[in-house]
Amino acid sequence: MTTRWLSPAEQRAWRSYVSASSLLEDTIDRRLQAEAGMPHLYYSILAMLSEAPDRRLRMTELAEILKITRSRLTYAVTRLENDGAVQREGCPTDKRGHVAVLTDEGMALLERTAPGHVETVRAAIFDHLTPEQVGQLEEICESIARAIQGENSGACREDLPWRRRSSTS
Amino acid sequence: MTTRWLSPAEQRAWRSYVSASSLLEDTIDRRLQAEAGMPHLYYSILAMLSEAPDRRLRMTELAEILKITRSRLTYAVTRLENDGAVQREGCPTDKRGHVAVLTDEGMALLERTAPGHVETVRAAIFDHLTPEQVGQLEEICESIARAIQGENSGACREDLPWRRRSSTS
DNA sequence: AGGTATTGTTTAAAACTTGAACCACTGTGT
DNA sequence: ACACAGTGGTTCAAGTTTTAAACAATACCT
Repeated sequence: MTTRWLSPAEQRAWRSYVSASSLLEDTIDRRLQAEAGMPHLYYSILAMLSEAPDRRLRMTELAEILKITRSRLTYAVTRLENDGAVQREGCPTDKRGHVAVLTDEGMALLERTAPGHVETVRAAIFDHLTPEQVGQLEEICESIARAIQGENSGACREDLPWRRRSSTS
Repeated sequence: MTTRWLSPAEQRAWRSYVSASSLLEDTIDRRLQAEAGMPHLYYSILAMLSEAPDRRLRMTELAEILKITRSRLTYAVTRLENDGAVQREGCPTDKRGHVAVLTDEGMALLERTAPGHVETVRAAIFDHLTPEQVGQLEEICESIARAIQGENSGACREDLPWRRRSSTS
C-alpha cells in the first residue's frame, strides 16, 4: 500500500504541535525545576497523590495513571522519598504491595509551588485561548489519547520492548 | 496577588493535553526507535536537514529551529555522524561555523522510515480528527508557541540557567 | 589593533531510562 | 494442604542523554 502522506494542512498542524509541545515541556520543566526542584513528571506524581483519598496510591495504580513503567516509578518515588516529599508504606491488604503517601512536607511543597506552575500553564496556554478553543483542545487531546490507548488497549511501554540500536561505535 | 486557578474546563483541557502528549511522545519514540533506531528528536534533525536547501544547515540554525541548546545538538549530531546519517562540514563563509549535511545514507534511512512514522502520526491524530479540528489544532499550537517565544523573545533553555536541586541524599 | 560577541566543542558530573533478573507474596487448581 | 503460575515491586548494571561551565577559534565593531 502506498503511503498516505499528510496533507498541507495536517503537515502544518503537526509541525505546530511538535514545536509547541517541545517548547511547552521545556518551559514547564525549567520553571518546576527552579521552584520545586523537580521535573514535570515528578511534580505530577505529587499532584496525583495530593488528590487521591488519604493522599495515598498503590505504586502500580500510580504507574498506570501516569502511563509509565513500574521501574521508572520506583526510581522516581525513591528520589521523592529522599527529598522527603513522599513516604512509602506497606499495603495492609496485600503484603506484596506498597503505597506511596504524600507527606506533609510534600503537600507543603506542592502548595508552595502550585501557583507558579499554574501561572506558567496559564501564560503559555490559557491566557491566549478563547473558551471555544479550550473546549476544542480538550476534545482533540481526548481523541488522541483514545486513539493511542484504543490501539493496544492500555499497553504500556514495558509491554512492547523495542530494539535498541546496535552499539557499533 | 491571589492565584488565578484553572477553571474546570481549563483543568480538563490541561489534563487531557498532558495525558495525550505523554502518550503520543512515547508512541512515536517507540516506533521510531524500533524502525529508525533513534528517538524523535534525532529523527527531526534528519527531517529538517532533508528539507533544507542542499540538505545542509548551520548548527546554530538547526538548534534554533528545534529549540534546543547547541550543546545538546552537538551531542546529537555526533551520534548521527557515527551512525553515518549526517556529516559535518566546515562553513565556507564563517570559519567558526559548521554545517550538518544529510548523507545519502541518512536520506535513505529517512525515506525508508518516513512512511511508518507518518502512519503513526496519522493513526494517533489525524485519522480521528475532522478537517475543522486540524485547523483548530494548528491555531491553538501556534498560539502556544507564540506565547512562549514572545515572553522572552526567543530565549532558549541555556540562556536562563535553573537551580539544580541541592543534593542532600 | 583591541575588546567583545559568536560559534561550536569539550568536559565531567549527574540524572534518568531501560530490560532483565529477582524476591516475596497471592491466588488458583488439584 | 501443596504445587505453581501470576503479580507487585525492587534491584541491578549498562547505557543514553542532559546539564553547566569552560574553552578555542573566529568574527565584528570602534
